[in-house]
Order: sequence, then structure tokens, then C-alpha cells
Amino acid sequence: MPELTSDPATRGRYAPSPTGYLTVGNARTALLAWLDVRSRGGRFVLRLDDTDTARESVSAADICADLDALGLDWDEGWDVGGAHGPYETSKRSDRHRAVADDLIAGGAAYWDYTPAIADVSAHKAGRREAKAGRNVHRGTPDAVDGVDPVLRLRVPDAGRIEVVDRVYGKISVDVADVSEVALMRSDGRPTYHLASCVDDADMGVTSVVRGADWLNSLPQHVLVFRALGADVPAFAHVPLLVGKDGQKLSKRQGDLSIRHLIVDEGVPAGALCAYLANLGFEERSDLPTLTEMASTFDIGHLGKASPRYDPKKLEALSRRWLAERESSERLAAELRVRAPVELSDEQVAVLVDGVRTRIPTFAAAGDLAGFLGLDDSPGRDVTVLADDVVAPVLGTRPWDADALAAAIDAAVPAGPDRKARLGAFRDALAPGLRVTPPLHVMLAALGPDRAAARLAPT
RNA sequence: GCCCCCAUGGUCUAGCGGCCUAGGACGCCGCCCUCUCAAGGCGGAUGCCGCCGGUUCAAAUCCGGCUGGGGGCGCCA
Repeated sequence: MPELTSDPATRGRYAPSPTGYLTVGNARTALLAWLDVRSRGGRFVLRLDDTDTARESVSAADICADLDALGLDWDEGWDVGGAHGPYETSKRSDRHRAVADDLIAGGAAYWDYTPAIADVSAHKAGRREAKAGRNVHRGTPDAVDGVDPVLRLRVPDAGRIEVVDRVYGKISVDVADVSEVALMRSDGRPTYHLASCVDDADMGVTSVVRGADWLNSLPQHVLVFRALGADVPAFAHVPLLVGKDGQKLSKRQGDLSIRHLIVDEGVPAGALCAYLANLGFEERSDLPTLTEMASTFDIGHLGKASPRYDPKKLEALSRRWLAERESSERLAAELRVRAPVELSDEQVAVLVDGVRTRIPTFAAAGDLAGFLGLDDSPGRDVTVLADDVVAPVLGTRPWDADALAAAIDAAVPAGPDRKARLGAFRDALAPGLRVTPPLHVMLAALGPDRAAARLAPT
């Protein structure tokens, strides 16, 4: 693998808000942000974007756990510290208020006494009287009794704002279409628009990768950076994932959380990363790890259209990942946890090799060990499977998968009845199970005594 | 309603005016192999490059309109 370029001056960040477990969409953005930084040898900063405490539903630790489960790491963050802390936006309010004062003094922001929209849902659902564009709030610039003002960004009266996005290319908008967004709420807390820009500037962030739902806010953010006297970071907006039907991905669906995918469904994190991080790029024929992806990563190659999240494709990739790339250690650990019965070291070793090419997830690996939990009572149909076939197999020494496979082949030679006899073998070893590991793997895992018990004549 | 963005087989995409009667991968279908499920081998189908116009000797590639989809228009992020 080529040596990664090392440029510590590149600083990228991921700034999740604790409003829910990471979904496949969030995870993809985080992955792309991480790859962008790592591909250039830069530093990755994790910042908690907790500007809206009312909507918080998960802990910061949950988010770290999800990111960690994916295999991401970070150099600075609210949990590991760093030179630019604190890394929780809520702890930077004093700084935000001081910046707000500067912006007012410099004429870049003004107080607006228009009462807040009372019912947002009605406002969103109904016919929209809201107008985009500047000057819509300037009607009530003077103090009004009983109204706490909101601080708004002042947008220039004429001209265009131009900025180059690393994914979308040149963005050029008329200021008439740029609304004067809120920077500070009437209760004195900053909004995302202010906090995010200030924090990025303060933390020396040079590269921002975020969801395309922020693209429309980019002009305002450019204005804020300029007013701050800070360099505008390089922005890369990533198209949002859409659902199977091409419609928007519902965040309500619990099965879209990566925690559910990894923990409940047992999708290997590496497969999930390979799938999510490759969406929007030309598909690779290999199955790269994150590090391997980082060596050739260029977010400029990301497609601009919204890719569909396809669970079927994820499963196909997961199957390949388990067969080709998953470590035996990890597979062994997952098998122990997910098998319905306690497994010995020998059984784990046999099963790891015996099941890895035939499972879509770790959960399925556990299911394949199900035959071990069955009763060892006799079940062989002697009319199909004779003693002179079973005896040599049971006499196999050493009792290991390879020797057993050879013994089975020798005892049941190719012929018209081979299929039936081996089928009877399976029925005796794993009665009632539709899917099992191969015969020799089951025999090896059961051990000679339990195998003999199950193969005893009915 | 207004503003912004996007549009190649089922999916992810290559393609940046002639090399394209559009390439790859995944999926799908068939055959082989086969103790189930997989894996593996071999072969196959699937796109009037969303639609309509224009520019050009030449367009998937450039321009315009339309349609569809996404995003935004909030003292949410």
C-alpha cells in the first residue's frame, strides 16, 4: 500500500449532534470526513454539536461508541481532549457571545424584534408565506416591549456570493436569495450557524465534510467566516442517501441505525464501511478496508446524485467480507457470543473455518452453530445409511475436519445413491435443520462420542 | 409558493464532443459442481444514456425548456 501523505496542517472534523444514534446516512458522512482527513495525513477532530439541548436523545458516549464500532479514530475530541477544546459547543457559549458582540459592532449582525414563529409544523406544512431572501426580517429593527430579540446575520444589499465546493463545484448565488439567518436565539444561546462557524475557525478546521442539506446555508456561513476575519475552510457537501424507492430515508426507522446493523444483525463493521464509504464512487472490485480506501481517496470524485441505500447490496458485500476479509479472531469471538450453546475452543476453531463462506452476517454464524444444541438421541435411518458406511467414518483418527471429509468421501463413493445417503447423514446429525455447516464440520465439532450417539441406528 | 441541487441497465457507477452499435462491478437468469445453505466455474439477459427542442460535420457528453427526485426557505441541526 502506498505511503500516505502526511500533512498535519489539514484539519477536518465531524460534528454530530446528539439527537439520535448514528444512522447509515450519518455514518457515511462521518466515514467520508474521516477518509478525507486520513488520506491527507491530517488531524481529525470530533466536536459535539449540542446547540439544541431540547432535541438531545442520546449521550455523547453513544456517539463515540458508534463511531468506534465503525473503526474510526480521532485525534482531538470531547472525550480525548486536545489543544483547541472544549469540544462541546454548549461549553463555548461565552466565546460565541463575545463573537456576537464583535459582529454587531462590525455591522455584520443586527437585533431583530420580530416575534418567533409560533407553530413550526403548521408553518412547514401549510402554504408557505415564508420568503427566502434578505431583508425579510429588517422590518422590526427597533426594540419592542416584551420581545427578546434574535440576532441576525446582515446580508449585503447587492452582489453575489461565490464559493467552490469540492463536490458540487462553483456555487454562485445572488444575495437576494440569501436569507438573514438567526445567529443567536432570543435566550442568548447561539444557533448552529454561528456556533459551527466560530468553532471551526477557532479549532483551525481547514476542511469541512457535511451533508448536502447544508448546501443552501453555505453562503451564509461564508459570510460569517468573512465577518470573523477567518479563512473559509474548504467545504465538501455530500449528497444525502435516499431509500429503496428513491424517496427520502426515514430517520424514524430504527433498523437504519448502525448500532442495530452491527449489534443486532451482526453486519461486520468492515463490510458496512466498505459499502457506505464506496457509495457515490466507482465501485471497486476488491473489498477495501478503511485504511486501504484512504490511500486513494479523493472526495472530488464523489457523485452529485443521491445514492440509494440498498440493504440487499449491503448483505451481498457483508457475505463477501466474511468470506474474504474478516479476521478469524473476530469471527471466533462473534461465534462464541451468538451461538445458542457454549462453545469449546476446538469447536470455535472448526466452525470458523467451516462457516465463513456461507454466512451473510455474524448472526447467521451463530445460527449455523445451532446443530450443536440439538439432542444427541439416535436418529439414523439404517435403510438408507448402513453401518458399514458409518463405522469407518466414526473410526476416523485423527478426528478433524480434513480427515473426516476424506473418510466420508471414501465411505460414500460417487454414485446414484450418494445424495440420498449423505442426506440421511445430515438428517441424523442435524434433524429438522434446514441450513447447517458441511457434514465433516458438524462431525468435527460434535466430537466422536456425540457424533456416534446421533449416528446410532434408530 | 419561492430558491438551490441532481438525473447512464434493478443498484453503485465509468464516460468530461468523434476511440461508445455506452465500459465495469453488484444483483438477476441459465448450466456445471454439490449433503442443506453458501462458495466456485462457465454462459446470458438487462440502457432508445428521463423527455422535448437547439448548437455542431459529429452529443450520453454543450445550451434551453419540461418532467421526476432531493435539499432549503425555523429563535432545528
